[in-house]
Amino acid sequence: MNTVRVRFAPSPTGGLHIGGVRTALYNYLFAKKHNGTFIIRTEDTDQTRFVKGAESYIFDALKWLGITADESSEIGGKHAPYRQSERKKMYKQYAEELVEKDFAYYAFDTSEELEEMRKRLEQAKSKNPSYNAITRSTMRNSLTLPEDEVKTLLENGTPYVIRLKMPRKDEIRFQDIIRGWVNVHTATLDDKVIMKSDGMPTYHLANVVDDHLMEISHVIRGEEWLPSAPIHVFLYQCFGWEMPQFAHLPLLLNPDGQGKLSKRKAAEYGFPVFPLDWFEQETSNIIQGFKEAGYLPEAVNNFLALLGWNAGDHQEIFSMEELIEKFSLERVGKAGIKFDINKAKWFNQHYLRQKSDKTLVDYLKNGLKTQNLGENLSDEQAIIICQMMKDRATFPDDFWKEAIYLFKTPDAYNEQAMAKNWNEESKNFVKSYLDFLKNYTGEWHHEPLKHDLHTLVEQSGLKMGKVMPAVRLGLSGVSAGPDLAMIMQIIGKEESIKRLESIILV
RNA sequence: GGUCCGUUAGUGUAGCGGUUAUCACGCUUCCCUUUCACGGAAGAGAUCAUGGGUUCGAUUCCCAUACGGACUACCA
Repeated sequence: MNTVRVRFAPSPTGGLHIGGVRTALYNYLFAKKHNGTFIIRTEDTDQTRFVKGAESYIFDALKWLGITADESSEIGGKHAPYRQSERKKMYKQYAEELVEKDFAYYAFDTSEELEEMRKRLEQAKSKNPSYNAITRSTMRNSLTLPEDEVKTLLENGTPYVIRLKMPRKDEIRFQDIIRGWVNVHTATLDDKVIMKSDGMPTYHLANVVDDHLMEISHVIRGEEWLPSAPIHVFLYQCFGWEMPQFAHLPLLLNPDGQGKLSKRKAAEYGFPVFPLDWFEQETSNIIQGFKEAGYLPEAVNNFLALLGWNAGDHQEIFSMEELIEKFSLERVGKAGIKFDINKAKWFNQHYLRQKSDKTLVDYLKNGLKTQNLGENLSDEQAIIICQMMKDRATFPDDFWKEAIYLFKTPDAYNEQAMAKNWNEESKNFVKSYLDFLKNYTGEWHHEPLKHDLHTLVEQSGLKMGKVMPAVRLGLSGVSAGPDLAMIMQIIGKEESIKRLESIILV
């Protein structure tokens, strides 16, 4: 009874949302912390919303983050299958069991009839216009129809659903690990469909049956499920099954706090919501993922873990191992969390700086390849560049993006910087420096270059701040960047001279 | 509308009856640099949503109000 078994239960209806990733992460951390089992169960009972590729996308995304399942449709397990569509046959008997126990009933109402009922109730200004303990007596179901008519209807293959017979006056109480006791009156609940006319169970039934069959000990899911949790509790009671413990996670909200984190708002604020690139069939658009945007998996995990949870001290940097060690549901907050991508960037920068030179060099080289630049960049050279750029990079691409002038001659000069720093005085200095460089015979290395440049400036009687920006502009086209002598060392003598010759012509 | 859940600086948070209300991101200033970044130092920023209680004493406990969010399908 002490074994922890948790599940992440996504439905493959599109790209996995980052909020879903966090739910998966929390489940994973909780399982690992307690030496338990982490299960991924595919909830694909809605055949109309099935999206091709979505399931494998979910697995790929979670694998990228190191959130791997112990049991899933991909790797199997002792409770296979883990795809609800493949468990279809199992649910019916449970629904029938409920009908037999008088906890559920057959309903034959057509969608038109349901629509009519809804209208009628709305006109009557009903407080709770739903199919419930009161209204079911006016509908066509096995509770109102004569027994033989129900039998005939069933035998004739008339489409029907099975609805849960929610008691009229009762109270459902359960304890949520995060929220404490939650009470709901059954009068406010409706007779939920548990078996659809296509023979598939709805989420409510499938979820409870599978959680029971798969011996799930803790149900950790988003707060959007809190309102339906009483239905699930009721279902457990009807079956006479032991209930798992519940933990409803606070939701990830848009940066402006308006609603739960949405694809639309994320695009508006300029950050991803999907872990990996997602190809959206309806629009034929590729929506950029965290990975492709340059986020490191350890940064995403760390960032996500802290969205609603903290260790109680002020530690912010956690490896996956530390998260597993420290995580607890009791320390998950209750309030919704506004998504702040700035913090994610900070984590990214932190983890980027921990990378080995080799990894950094790979980032640089791969990035340059996409730009058809730096074909003959040596590893030696690449390491120097990476170390130089390391402290000013947030994303792997910054290694080449922020130092693009090291790989190609600038085709323009930053206008503002030119206006501020380019004048007769600085131009004359660049000219004299050019003469110096042309006659330079020393080692083309940043140390002597820097030394000589400094003495030259001193001899000229000019201020560093007056002339250096001009040299920098000539060399890089921009006014900010790493040490000038380093830039010259990397681009070489010939190119340095060429660039300075160009700017003089401006 | 109904039901449920929430509310500490711009954001994420600590706090678990007595604190100058913690830390981090972001922001500002200064130092370091030829510049940017890094690093270092300092700083601004919170009537702890509001109003009532309980208490010698409430950010902490209770109630109400306001505001926000979720749900309200034969979707999950």
